[in-house]
Amino acid sequence: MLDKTYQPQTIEGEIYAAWEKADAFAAGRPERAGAKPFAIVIPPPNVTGSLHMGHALNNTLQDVLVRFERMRGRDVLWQPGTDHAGIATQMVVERQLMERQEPGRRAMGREAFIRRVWQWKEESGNTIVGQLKRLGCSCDWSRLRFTMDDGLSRAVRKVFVDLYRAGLIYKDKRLVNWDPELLTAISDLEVEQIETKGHLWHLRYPIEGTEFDPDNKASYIVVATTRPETMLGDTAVAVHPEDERYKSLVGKNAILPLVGRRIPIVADEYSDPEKGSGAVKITPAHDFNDFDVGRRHGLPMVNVLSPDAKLLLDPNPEFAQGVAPSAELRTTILELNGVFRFAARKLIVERLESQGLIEKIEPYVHTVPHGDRSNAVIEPRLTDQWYVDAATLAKPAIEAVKRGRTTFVPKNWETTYFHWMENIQPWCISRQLWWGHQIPAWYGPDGKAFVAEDEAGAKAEATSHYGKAVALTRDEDVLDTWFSSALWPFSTLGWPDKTPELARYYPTDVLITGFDIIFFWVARMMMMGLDVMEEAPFRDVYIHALVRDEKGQKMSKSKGNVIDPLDLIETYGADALRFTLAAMAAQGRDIKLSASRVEGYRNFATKLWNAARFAEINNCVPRPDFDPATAKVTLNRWIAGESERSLAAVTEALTAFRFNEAAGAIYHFIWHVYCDWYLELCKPILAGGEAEAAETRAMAAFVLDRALVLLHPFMPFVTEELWAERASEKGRPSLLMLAPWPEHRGLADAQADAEIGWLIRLISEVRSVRAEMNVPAGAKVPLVIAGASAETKARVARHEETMLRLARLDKVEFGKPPAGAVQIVLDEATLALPLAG
RNA sequence: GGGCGCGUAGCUCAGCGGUAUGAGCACUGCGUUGACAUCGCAGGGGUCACUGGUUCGAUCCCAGUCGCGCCCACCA
Repeated sequence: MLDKTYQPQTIEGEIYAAWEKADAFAAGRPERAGAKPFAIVIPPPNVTGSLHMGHALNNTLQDVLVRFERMRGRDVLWQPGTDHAGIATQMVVERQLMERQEPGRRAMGREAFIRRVWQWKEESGNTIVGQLKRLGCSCDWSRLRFTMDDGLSRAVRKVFVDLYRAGLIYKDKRLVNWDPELLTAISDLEVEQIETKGHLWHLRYPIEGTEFDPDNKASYIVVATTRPETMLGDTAVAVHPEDERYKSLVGKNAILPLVGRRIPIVADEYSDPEKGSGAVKITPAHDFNDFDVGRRHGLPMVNVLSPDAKLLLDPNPEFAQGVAPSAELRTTILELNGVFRFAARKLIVERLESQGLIEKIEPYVHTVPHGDRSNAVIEPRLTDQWYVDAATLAKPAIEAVKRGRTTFVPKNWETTYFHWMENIQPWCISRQLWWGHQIPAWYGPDGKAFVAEDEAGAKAEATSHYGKAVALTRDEDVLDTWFSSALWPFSTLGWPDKTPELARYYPTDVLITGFDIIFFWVARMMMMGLDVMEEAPFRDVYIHALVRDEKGQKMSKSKGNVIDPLDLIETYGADALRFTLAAMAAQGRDIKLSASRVEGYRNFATKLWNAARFAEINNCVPRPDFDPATAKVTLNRWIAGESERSLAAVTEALTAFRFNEAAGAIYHFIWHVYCDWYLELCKPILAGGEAEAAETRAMAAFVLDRALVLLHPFMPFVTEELWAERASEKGRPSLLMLAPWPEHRGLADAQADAEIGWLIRLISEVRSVRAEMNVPAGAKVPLVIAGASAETKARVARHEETMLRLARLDKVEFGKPPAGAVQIVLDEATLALPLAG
């Protein structure tokens, strides 16, 4: 006998254990001949992370799909794994060292530090796996992978070497986004532009050959800048070629204040006459635009910042370019040297001001680049880094989507994808970190790089290059964490080996992920998949929204508005949380989550539980020999048809990734069709003649089973529990998750629909009138039906008992409506309730 | 500067070219004769942001306005 209420906490763990014990999630289960494969790779969560609402949504949707397809007979592989998350993980461990007042990373040395990170990974790396299990995720855990596994690392090295040999990976000296806090280059995607209040300093640069006089405008040219400290690295001033104000100055030189260097005034269309003073200082080593201008004009690049953003000045500045450094200049240099950039800014401004070299200072709002991890202000810096030729790899990736080989759902994300892919910049993949895949490049004594999958390979190449064995040093940098995740769809399947899994499950069917990593991850998987496997890694890409709090704010620890999915699971059960997330996953909209909604769906689980309890009490057990198509009782024919409609609705919606519609359809069917009406209407039949009662018991059980199956992808625990409970007597397979999805049998019956529809409307109408007229519930009233057809009379005869009970009537009669009665028109008949006004 | 999305019940959201049978929560009334008080039944509550247009008909399609959010972009 089932308990009166459903207690998820007491059974979810056991059920999950039973699934694992039965090996129910393994690819190839259940064994069915000729099953079509269906594969999903999980977006690998950070090893050090713990389950947040975004994971809960993402993985619920995947599990719904995976369970659905498994029940539909597909051979499902849901490939799980975790990501090493280079910067994030390194920061976590570094912070931990600091908190424990242990020696820092550099004091520790590279090897010891990496050992430490691995240790941390072993200790807490599988927290998130346990949490995914708590959610009910049916991944094939026997295939769990980690981006720094031996196998995946081998894939990384091989792809790196192959792309290098194909000229698609190269080393280049360019400006990069430099994070002066983490002391590493980062990619464009890891930079956030943040609107900041600052100032615009208008600086006067004296013209060579004139005596600088603040009152003589001809003696200087004004340039505007938001970063005055970079002026030390200026190597030109640019004006627009058409700008009449400055035409006469082009070709002349300015003298760089404080430094004394002679810098040319050049004409370049980059300069915008509308902006600032119309003349712009050019600092090629510290600004992306200036870098281009510098290249066009062959300007020298003067780096004035050390990696940690301190000014770095040569006390014997060659860059003064022939101007002998005066004593004053030397003092200035010594004073500024090694000063942190923002302090230096202040010093430089003061110094310029004292010399009358500042025309004005305006308040100015502009966007300033910040590192997304460190939150430090990024400095463009000229360094040697490794790059992927993304523009070349992007071409087939664009084609694949244009030709419909891969489809985004919702479709409008394709616009975003195309826009980014068509304007893609070289991808900087080297990071000056320790935690990650070390770049497989070794350098000879003269700095020549030898790229190979291992040191022996590099040595062989070096030996043949130099004609003798030489000492090699390995590149110290590691790869961007997204490099290894870009290979995820095939590296997890065993590539570069030709494994059976790779042949069977690649390309995968669908990727489910959030829009925030379309560029970071989806685009890169497309590029790598097409290049390495020559086939796009997935057929569909389903993009879901972000989960926000109930006020629509992004959840963040600092705001304190984080809803922990594990808390909700603890309180309401995993099923309720899953159902909520699926029901709210409408396409193209953020999800504002509130606990009350979860509570509502917990109640839904209870409702279902009690329907099963009703079935149990009334002995409604599934009969293997029962064929619903042979049902004779109108009510039974009706509910069979209704169950077909919900089957079609759920199947169709899930096939089209409309999770909310699917959830809504099964919810409506179970609660508002099966429970509200069928179970109520079948009570008198169960108490009546044996033949009809037996058929009804069988039908009630048949439809309940169907409901459990349809609901299972959303609420796997409660459905499994009820299935097992009901199965115990009959020896059918007890694992609902391996049961087949129902087939459409064409059970709809128009006559039954009409009759039961009529009955439901009649009862509803009478109830409605009673409520409006404030008739006490205990009071029974008569119903008089006028103009009833023979059919109506027959229907009343068949359902009179039900009508009396559910509409609280004391009798039903035919005849003229009494004067003053409330009348309702239902089909051809008029219902009249003689109620005292 | 480009691009995307959103404004529907008190709140959080579905939905849709044909009178909004909308969902959860909240609210009101009635109800514990055994499936279910973690409940049932019924009810109140919506000029579907605004203005034009297309249409027999618009909340839905189109244009514009207002409000809100997000993404991309090197602007001094």
